[in-house]
Amino acid sequence: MEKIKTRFAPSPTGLLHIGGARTAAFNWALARKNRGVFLLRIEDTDKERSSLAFEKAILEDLQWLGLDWDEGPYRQSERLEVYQSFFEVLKKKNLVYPCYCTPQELEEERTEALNAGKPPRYSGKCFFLSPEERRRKEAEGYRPSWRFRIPSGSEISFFDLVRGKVVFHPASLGDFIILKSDGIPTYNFACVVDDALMGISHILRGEEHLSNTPYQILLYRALEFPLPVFAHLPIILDENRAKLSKRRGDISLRSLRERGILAQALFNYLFTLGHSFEEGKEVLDREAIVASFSLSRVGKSGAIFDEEKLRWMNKIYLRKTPWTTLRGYFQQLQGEETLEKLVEKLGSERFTRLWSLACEEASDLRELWQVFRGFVEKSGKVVLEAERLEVLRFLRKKVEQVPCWVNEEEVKSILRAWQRESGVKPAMFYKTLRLVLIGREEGPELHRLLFALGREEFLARLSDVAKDEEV
RNA sequence: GGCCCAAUCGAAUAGUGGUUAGUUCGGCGGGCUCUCAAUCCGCAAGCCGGGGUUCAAUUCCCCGUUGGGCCA
Repeated sequence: MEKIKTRFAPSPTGLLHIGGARTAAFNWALARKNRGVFLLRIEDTDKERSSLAFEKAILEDLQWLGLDWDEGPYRQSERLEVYQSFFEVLKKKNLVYPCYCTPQELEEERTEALNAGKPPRYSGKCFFLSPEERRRKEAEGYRPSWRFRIPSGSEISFFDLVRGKVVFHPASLGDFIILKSDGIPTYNFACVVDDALMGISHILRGEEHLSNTPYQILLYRALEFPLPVFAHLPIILDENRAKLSKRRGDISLRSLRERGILAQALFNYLFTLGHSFEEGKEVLDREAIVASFSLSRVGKSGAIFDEEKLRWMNKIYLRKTPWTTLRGYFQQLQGEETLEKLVEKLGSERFTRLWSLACEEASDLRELWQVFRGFVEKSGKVVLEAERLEVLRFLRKKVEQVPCWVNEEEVKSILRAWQRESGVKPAMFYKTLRLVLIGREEGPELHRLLFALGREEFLARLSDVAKDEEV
């Protein structure tokens, strides 16, 4: 089989979101699975809306997700002369013509057509301009845009690897602009030239590009480029079934990451949108995902991004990510300093025990941090009513008698013995203890918490609260 | 408006010309627990509608409906 080459070609007009990331991930996976090449291209011909800051952010987000590219990033803005030269080819072949219509005129035509109940397609009127008329327009100072003339003729069809055969009729297509009046190529033109020149074999992209494909195929033919394989991925919608918008910050990778989602979890989750693995398997590591990825397992219908499910998956990954790796994430999230100080203060053994307790409770990095701090820091003033004060007094007396403990099991039996001896109901007894320790009634199992904290810390917290309560 | 695409529990999906239509998230109910979480067990919940084709349609075909995309 020919070498597979895929690409991701974002335009830097906003932050990378779930949809773009999914497209990138699928392209990446297809390349990796087939030992092919994954290429990155920045489609920044729209000077108004593109920015270097977005470009940088997108590259960072891709790296964060672990989507490494083998080639690029190329920038379309740096390849304008390439497009120009292929434009000359089309011009020589007489396949394009100048269009002097102003945006206003086009807009009028458009609304007119719409009002008349007709499709708002370009009429092609500039095609019929005589050489004199063109000269006059030029003399008047009009800079033309250039349109590709749709050839009349047979249907344009292609075999989409996801959708099967897709057919368009030339009559339903309008002459489309390939070069704007400022000499900048349009999306369809630049995209075709680049994909062909860069040797892209498989074009995986969102289904919103399906309708662009016939125009592009026309260009492939006109320029005598070999046709790549197309595969249009089902669209991803938000919870209201609306198209994901770059204006929505909360579905950007940036935001997900800031909210404590792990790259591994998101990466995995992306492959459950529009793609499925063997029955019952959803949580797979990177290697397994690459190995099992297949275009034949890509679905056709749109999918809704379900953050709840992402968070569920994130929790799974949080639990299996070793602490040393998590430490790295925290460095990025809020600077390592605080964390290092805590390790020092607690000692690494105690730190690790408490940390893993927190890991079991949290479903994202942010929560993990909160929960962990809750374990470590002195909680605010706890108010205890009479019955709880009794428990507190009892505990203080008892713990004096226990010199040390060596494991969770031992703590468990000590606790049980105390509870029985105290005569206080289990719920009251244990919840009071937890209140004293971490300032809340629910949380990890007490014997684990107590063991992780250590006897000394237990004593310290008891007396802290006792002092507050003036017991 | 034209063209194109899609349609299975609330969500993601599997699957099939004859199945008790499977799985995961979520929901609900229970077990375990002092509690939350985790975990285990169980329950509810779905083939968009109408016509064909066929002995038989959720599955194939057509139409409609709905959603989406492009024409910007």
